[in-house]
Amino acid sequence: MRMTPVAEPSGMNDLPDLRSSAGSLAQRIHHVLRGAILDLTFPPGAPLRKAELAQRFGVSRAPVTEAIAILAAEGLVVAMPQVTARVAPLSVAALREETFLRSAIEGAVVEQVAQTRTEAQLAQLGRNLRLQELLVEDGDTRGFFEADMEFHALLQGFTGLDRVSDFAAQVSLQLHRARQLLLPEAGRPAETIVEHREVFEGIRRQDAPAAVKAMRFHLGQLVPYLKPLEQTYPRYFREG
Amino acid sequence: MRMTPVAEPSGMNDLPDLRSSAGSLAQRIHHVLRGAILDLTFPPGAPLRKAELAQRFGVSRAPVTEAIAILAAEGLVVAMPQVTARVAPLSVAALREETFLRSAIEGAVVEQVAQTRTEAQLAQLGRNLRLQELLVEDGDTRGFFEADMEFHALLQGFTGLDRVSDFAAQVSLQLHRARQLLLPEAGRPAETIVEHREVFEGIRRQDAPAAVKAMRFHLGQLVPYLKPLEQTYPRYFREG
DNA sequence: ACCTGTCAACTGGCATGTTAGTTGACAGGT
DNA sequence: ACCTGTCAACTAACATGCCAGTTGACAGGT
Repeated sequence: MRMTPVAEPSGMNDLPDLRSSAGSLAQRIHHVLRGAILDLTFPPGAPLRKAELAQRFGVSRAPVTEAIAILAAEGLVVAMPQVTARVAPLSVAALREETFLRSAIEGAVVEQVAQTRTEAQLAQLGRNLRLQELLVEDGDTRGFFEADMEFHALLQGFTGLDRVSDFAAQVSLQLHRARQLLLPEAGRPAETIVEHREVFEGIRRQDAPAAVKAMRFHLGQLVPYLKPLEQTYPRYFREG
Repeated sequence: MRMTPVAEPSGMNDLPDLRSSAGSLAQRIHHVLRGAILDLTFPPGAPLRKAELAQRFGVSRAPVTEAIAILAAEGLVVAMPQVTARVAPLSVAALREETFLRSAIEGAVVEQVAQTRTEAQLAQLGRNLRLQELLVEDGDTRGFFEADMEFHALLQGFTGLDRVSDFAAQVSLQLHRARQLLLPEAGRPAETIVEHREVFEGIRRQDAPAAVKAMRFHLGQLVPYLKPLEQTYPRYFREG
C-alpha cells in the first residue's frame, strides 16, 4: 500500500487565541493544546516547554503546568519527572487497541440505536449521509472528515446516554491523530460512505445484528492502513 | 429492595503515606487521593481544600493543585473556578452509562478470549473461581470483592491488549464507588459466582456468543440495585 | 577514533506571595 | 418572619523565585 505524505505541520507558531472559550486559564490552555495536538499542529514528539508555552500564551507557568498534567493523564503527552514533556508518539499497538475499544463501544451503540431509532433520527442520519456524498463529490476532504465524525456523534447521541460521546472520543484520541494523516487516501472516502450506508440500512431495517456487523467492519477497515502509515511517518511513531 | 447501610467513612484523617510509590509529588498525591475517593474514605461530596490537603501531606499547594486537576479531568471530583473542589456525587444516570460502556467493552473482551483462550488461561480462571467460592464461604466480603475484580482483570489481560484494563477501569470509576456501598448485600456474592461460572463455561466451550451473553447479563445485574442505593444514601447522590 | 568524566546551561518541580472571587453571617428594611 | 445589601473570612487562581535533576558539549584518557 503506497501513501502520499500530507504537507507536514510547519512548526508551532499558530495557536488559537486564549480569549476564545471560558473557564480558568488552565482549562483554556488545556483545550487549546489538546486541539493543537489532535490536529497535528503539534506533531507527535514535539516538545512542550512550559516556559516557552507560558510566554506564547502570555501567562505564567502555573496554568501551563496544570494543562500539561491533564494532557499527560489523557495519554496525549508523555511526561517524565524533570524531563521536557513531549507530544505522545503514535504506536501501531495503541491504535489497534483503540480500534478494538471503539468497535466495542460503537457496536453497542448501533445495536441499541437500531432497536430504538425514530423516524426523525433516521431522517437526520439520511441527511448527514447525503451531505457526506456531496462533500466527497466536491473533493472537500476536510469537510468530509467532519461529516464523518458527525455521523458517529449522531449515533452516540441517539442512545440518550450523554456521556457516551465523551468516552468514545477519549478512547479514540490516538486514532483521531492517525486519521489526520490518512485523510488524503484517495478512494477511502467513497468506500467509507458505502460502509456508512450499510450501517444506516441495518438501523433503518431495525436489524441490530446487521448494523453491529456493518459498524465493526467499517471501523476495522482502518487497521490495514496502520502499518503503511508507520512506514510513511516513522518519525511520528518513534519514541525519541 | 431493602439495604443495610454500611458503616460510613468516619472522616478523612487516614491517608496513606506519600512515601509509598514513586514519581513526582503530584503523581503520588493524585494516586493517594484517587484511592481514597474510590474506597470512599473521601465520600461523594467531601470538600478537597488545597491548603488543608497540602498541610496534611506536608507539601505545598502546587502539587495538590495538579493532582486535583487530574482528578477533575477523570470525573472523580467536580471543580468550578474559585469554588472548593468536591468529590463527585454519584448519579444513577452516570452509573447506567458506565454499565452500558462496561458491558460493551467486557463483552468484546470475552468474545475474543473465548476464541483464543489457552488451557493455561482456563486453569488460571478456574483457580480464581475456586478462590471466590472459598472467600464467600469464609464470609470475607472484601476479599471476595478483590477476587471478583481479579477475575475481570484476568480476562482483560488475556486479550493481549495491555491498555484495555486501563480503559475498562477508567470507564468504571463511578461503578467502583457504588459497589463499595453494595458490598454487604447478602446473597449477591453467591449469585455473582454463578454468573462468573456461566462466563467461564462459555469461554471453556469456546462458545463466544454464550460467553458474551453471560457477561452482559452479569454486569447488568447491578442495575436493579442502583435506585435503592440512591434511596439509602441520598447524601451521596445529591449535588450539594 | 572511542569511551568517560566533568561542567555549564537549561528545564521542570515545588514553595510561596498576591490578588480576586466566593460564601455565609449579620444588619436593616419591608 | 422574610428578603436584601454589606462585609469579613476564606479559598482558589495565578505569578514568581529557587533549587535540583537532566542534557549535551567538551576535555582528557585509553
